[in-house]
Amino acid sequence: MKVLPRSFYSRDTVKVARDLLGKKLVRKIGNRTISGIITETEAYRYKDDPASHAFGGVTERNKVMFGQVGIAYIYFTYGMHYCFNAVARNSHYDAGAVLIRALKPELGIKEMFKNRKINSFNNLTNGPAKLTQAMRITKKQYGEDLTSSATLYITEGIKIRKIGANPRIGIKNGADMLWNFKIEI
DNA sequence: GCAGAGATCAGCT
DNA sequence: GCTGATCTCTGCC
Repeated sequence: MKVLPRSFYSRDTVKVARDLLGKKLVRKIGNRTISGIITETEAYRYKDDPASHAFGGVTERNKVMFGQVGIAYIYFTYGMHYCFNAVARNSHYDAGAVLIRALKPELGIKEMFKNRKINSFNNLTNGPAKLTQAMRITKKQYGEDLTSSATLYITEGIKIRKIGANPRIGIKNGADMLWNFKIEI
């Protein structure tokens, strides 16, 4: 399956968020492969988006949002959780990223159960911090290049039907923008 | 089935 | 010192 090129990520952040639905997130650990179809995303932009981490300018945590597109932005939150984003924006913006909120597990489901230490299939990767745990994504993958990495990347996926647009989850400011996107499989 | 507490870090006031 | 792009476990409001 073809890895998404850099040009895929150098378009408007909201457009990239929609287009990532149905694509495949792949993670290699040793000789094992873990993968899943992306089923929910959220766009976070820059100065026009008060909910974005980049809104207030560069910090130690968010600096890759201002760097090259197609890079993994992973942040630590609530003292225990990691969330995974792909840096994406067009030339009108200096920062932007797409949060991957949910996956449909494909390969390596056994590994995911092990990583998550649970037994219910439904709770495997249906939340941003759940999928990072299932795929063993941590700060070590911060700044990884998704277009050239051998251990963490995104490829072409499946054809999708209808996309649902909703307010983003867990934010106060910017809740009027419908930048949460979802598909049913 | 749903509300509330707890975990405990980076960034802001 | 408080808040959050969260999840899990507990107890019944």
